[in-house]
Amino acid sequence: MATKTKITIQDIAEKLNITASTVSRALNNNPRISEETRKAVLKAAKQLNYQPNNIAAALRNGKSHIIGVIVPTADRTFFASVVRGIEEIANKLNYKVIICQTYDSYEKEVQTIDALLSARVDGIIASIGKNTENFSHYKKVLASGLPLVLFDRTTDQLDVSQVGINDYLASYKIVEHLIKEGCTRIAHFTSPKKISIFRERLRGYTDALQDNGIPFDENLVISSNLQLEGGRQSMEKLFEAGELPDAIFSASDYGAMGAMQVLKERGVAIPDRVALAGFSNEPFTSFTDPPLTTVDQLSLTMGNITAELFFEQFKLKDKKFVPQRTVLMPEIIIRKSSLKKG
Amino acid sequence: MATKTKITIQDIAEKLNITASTVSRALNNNPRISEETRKAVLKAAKQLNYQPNNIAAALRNGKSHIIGVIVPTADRTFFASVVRGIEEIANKLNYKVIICQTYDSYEKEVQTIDALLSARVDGIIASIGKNTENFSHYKKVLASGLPLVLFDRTTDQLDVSQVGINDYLASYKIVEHLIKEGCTRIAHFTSPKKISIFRERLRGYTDALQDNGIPFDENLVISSNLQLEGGRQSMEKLFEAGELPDAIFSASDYGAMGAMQVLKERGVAIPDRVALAGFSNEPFTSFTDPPLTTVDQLSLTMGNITAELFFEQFKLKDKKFVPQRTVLMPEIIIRKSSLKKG
DNA sequence: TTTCTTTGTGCAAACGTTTGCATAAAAAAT
DNA sequence: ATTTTTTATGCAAACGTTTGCACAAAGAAA
Repeated sequence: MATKTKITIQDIAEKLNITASTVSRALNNNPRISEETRKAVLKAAKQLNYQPNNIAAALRNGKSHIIGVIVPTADRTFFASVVRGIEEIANKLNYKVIICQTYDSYEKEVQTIDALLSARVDGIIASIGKNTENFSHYKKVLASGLPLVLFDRTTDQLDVSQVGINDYLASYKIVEHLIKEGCTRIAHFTSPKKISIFRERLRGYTDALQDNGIPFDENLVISSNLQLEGGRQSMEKLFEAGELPDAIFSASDYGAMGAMQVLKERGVAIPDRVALAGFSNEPFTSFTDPPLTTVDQLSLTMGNITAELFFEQFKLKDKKFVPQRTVLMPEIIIRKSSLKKG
Repeated sequence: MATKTKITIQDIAEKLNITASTVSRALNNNPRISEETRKAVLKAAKQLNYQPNNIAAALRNGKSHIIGVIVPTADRTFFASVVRGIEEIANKLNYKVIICQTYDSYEKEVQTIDALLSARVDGIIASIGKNTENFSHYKKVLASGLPLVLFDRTTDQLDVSQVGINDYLASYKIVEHLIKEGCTRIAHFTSPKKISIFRERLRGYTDALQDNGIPFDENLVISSNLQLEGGRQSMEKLFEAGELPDAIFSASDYGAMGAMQVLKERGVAIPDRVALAGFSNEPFTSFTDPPLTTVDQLSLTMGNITAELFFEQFKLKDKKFVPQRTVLMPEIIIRKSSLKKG
């Protein structure tokens, strides 16, 4: 029962008194093989418990049938969900996915790309780390001719296909909604990082204010890491600064959650005294009290589209493709945390 | 600048008028190579923009330096976190990780294992799918001599190392806590699946009742898929059944959340009328209102330990190792949802 | 000086596939 | 019956490493 030694197509060939070439062709459904032989090969393969060696095939073909996916962290719902979306498509096309986490470390990102190139993945799908400002490692990927597609955390500095959501518009709509609810002093939690998504959200915020005749107050824009703790600190800063705003729009749900905690601890009514909105539709947002208004980023869809874009480009092999930018329109999810008017 | 054609160690060798063997040895820090040559090789490699081909090395060595990780789903915090724990250790040892999701489908699990075997991973770490009751695909892994370690969703039917938490004791402690809070009619949400974790949690529940002189009432044990919807349905069933219990202990946080929603919708006070406890310490549990009592599964630690166990076994190569079962003692996290006595 | 070690490198085979080219046998066309 | 086409298979090289064995050169020991 226990496989003595690894079975190869040679073993199958010997057993049937044919050659490895024939076995290979039979297994790969090459039409030049007679039905009879094919059947025999399949049968022998099963009997001998043959397990194909993709490594050997990959070496010969120059294709590993593996694609590398780089994310800052896989234990954040958004990324996990995008990854799932990517995997769905990839698996359908018989590709496997190596998932690598950078933990937002630039060095790890560089190393990861190197490792993936050495692993001879057939292409890379990535979301750029927060701290990445130099893109030469990504250029290396392009130089080696591998397809590269970015999602969510994208950049203008690379001429590649990318998929993102319209952060600007989502942000604009959230702020507009807050204004319609009667808010006039709206604070914004943002990140100091040079990622376009945060810049875009900030832009949507300022534009919405401006278009509605509300003066921009830079004291209401607070930078932090946008994690729970960052949100708490930002909120504390607002308390220290004196008069509270009547709404807070955080560029991340965790930031909003931090604010919610501090507000509750200090007995400030949400949304009556301060309305609250986040960004990302993390699963917990529907479970908070009050439930948190936020933006759904269509993560699964984003994964699907990213993968589709990737494989499209993949088919074209050579440089004949033009990088494509897909922008999804995210969905505003309005919940109690921002509904001042009942 | 653009890499004309793939650079190999042959190219480096030619450039330096030495052979590929020497280059290979130099790159692998083989002590039989002179410092001089090594330096020259390293320099030339950098100059030529050499990228090692792990596939070729893997073929030759019979080691891919990749391990397969199988989880039901990667977008559940618990699994994502375990995976991260695994990756931390693996990366440190220069291994990459292929993450595969089975979506709790038995067929997908079988296919995945086959794919990983073909990909010639150096070993597999897995958490068994909910619907898996036949383990021959895992036996295939063992037969092929690859190290296999299971975590969380384990089974007695395989003689392999496994890491889990003491579900029994955690469950026992939660129920004990509820009893101390004065609860006497405690319902339990469980799963019909044959996974040991749910059986263990049920056992902890019944034992705790018994040890405290509370009669077991089978009508208070409700089976569902333990997702949010399952929790809601189970709760509805309790309502239909007549008198409400004074506490509910769900074997999953989502199930507890479903119950919480229905209870709130029906205006039942938590915890005053019905106390509530879940299992897993999903991130949202600290954000609910009231915050949910639950069990922390030490997911990151579990990932670390699982990986360590794996590599330990890995080092031993042959069959000389004895499967090891590690049981972590999870932490009970008591929050407001179960505190009847203020 | 001769013999024995040590050091650094080369040779060639191997890992398990895939595939272009060649070819024998069978079938079809003449 | 001969030529042409089709069909099914074999041969051998290639993918890019690694490594056991051999061996020349240099140094140490005799």
